[in-house]
Amino acid sequence: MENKEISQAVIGRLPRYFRFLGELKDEGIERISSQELSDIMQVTASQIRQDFNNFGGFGQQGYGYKVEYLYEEIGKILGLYKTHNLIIIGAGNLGQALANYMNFERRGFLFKGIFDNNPHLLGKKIRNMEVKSMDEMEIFVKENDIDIAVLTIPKASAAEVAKKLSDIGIRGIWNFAHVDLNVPRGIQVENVHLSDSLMKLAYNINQFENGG
Amino acid sequence: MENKEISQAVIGRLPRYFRFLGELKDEGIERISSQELSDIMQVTASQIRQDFNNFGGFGQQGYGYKVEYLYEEIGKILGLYKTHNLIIIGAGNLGQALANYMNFERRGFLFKGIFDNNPHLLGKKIRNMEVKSMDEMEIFVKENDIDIAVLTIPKASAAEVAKKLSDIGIRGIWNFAHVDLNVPRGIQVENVHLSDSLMKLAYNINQFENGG
DNA sequence: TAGATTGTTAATCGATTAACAATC
DNA sequence: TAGATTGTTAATCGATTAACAATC
Repeated sequence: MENKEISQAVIGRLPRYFRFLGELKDEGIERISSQELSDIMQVTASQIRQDFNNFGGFGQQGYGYKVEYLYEEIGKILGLYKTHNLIIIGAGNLGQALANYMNFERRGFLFKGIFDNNPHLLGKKIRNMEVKSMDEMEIFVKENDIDIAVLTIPKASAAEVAKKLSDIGIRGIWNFAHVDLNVPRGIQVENVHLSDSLMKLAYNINQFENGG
Repeated sequence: MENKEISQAVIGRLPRYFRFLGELKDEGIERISSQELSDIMQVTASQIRQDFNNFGGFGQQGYGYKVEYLYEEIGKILGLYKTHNLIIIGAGNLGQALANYMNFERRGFLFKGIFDNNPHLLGKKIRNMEVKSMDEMEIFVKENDIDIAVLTIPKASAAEVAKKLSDIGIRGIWNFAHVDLNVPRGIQVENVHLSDSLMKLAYNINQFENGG
């Protein structure tokens, strides 16, 4: 069942399920039907059942789903019970913010280091971690078993850094640089293109105002 | 032609077209065919032509598209030649980073103010702008013709703040808080759920490693 | 004019929703 | 057992791709 390819549309919905189920769990709710979840989440009950069934049966006919069980299963599917060691590349505003922000830690994403080439930043402490030179990256990645790199560098250098990261065996890149990265198959890239997101918002505002 | 509803799938691709066309323009390339663009962007030529034709004909048969013209038309569609006044709500790590980051300015998104309720932050200068109390928000929004609010506050207070923003006439919310906001129809919400994005990355890494 | 390439219609594919039999 | 609700198949819808006539 792990082996049929799950569409990215489904994967994209899993974190949201996970979030709502976590909240239900915290409220002490033990069971929920697809219809009740549908009402809360504003998606069809049918879609909920289809989505869950991509991974095998999590529910019980005539009863519904056990919230805590479902929550944990989705967490497992998302790989949240494994730890991922990550480094941040680019210690500018965004890189620093993400380093400090990190309540990703409790989801198993461990902040291990931050790198930059700007000499003014070298040695600066960010969340008890000194900014290191990018020359040290290769050895650091290998010695610390880093599997995720967060790219918060300007687009000009992103391709080159991504290439280097691929070569030294990183598994995933969380890319905030505003370029499409070309990496070998097997290295996962997740893009966060903030300005694209803001443009979409602008479009929808204008569209609504001009009689959309 | 402005009036048929364009799907969000299409809208979501516009910023990427805009980016590639901007690069082509900077390289001095004057014309391009859908096939050439297809090769560069890794989407089908058919999709490119369909997408553009949602907005009327930008090309010329037998010739292709004029890069600069197309670039500007897409910019217009996205509303990038109007200015949008924005405020940031929440002067934590992320809020400060976005305030400083702002090379959104050149796309017409003007940073006008930053708000927080944390007394330690009040009055602190961020990019030459003093952090203001959220009590001042209502008057500020009205006096400064603010149409976009960037929410970088904890999820606990996000719903309440979103409600207040709706009431005082904001047009769009760029939401970094990890909740689904319920706002009246007519107020646009664009979500950036960073932890969801990171979870997707984790899924794809694990999936690949476990023989996906 | 001939060649190229768009704009647009038709075909296909995939994702969502509806329906219902299986079963707790 | 009867009622409820899943798991799953079938129907629908929408988005993508292919094909080609229009036309520069």
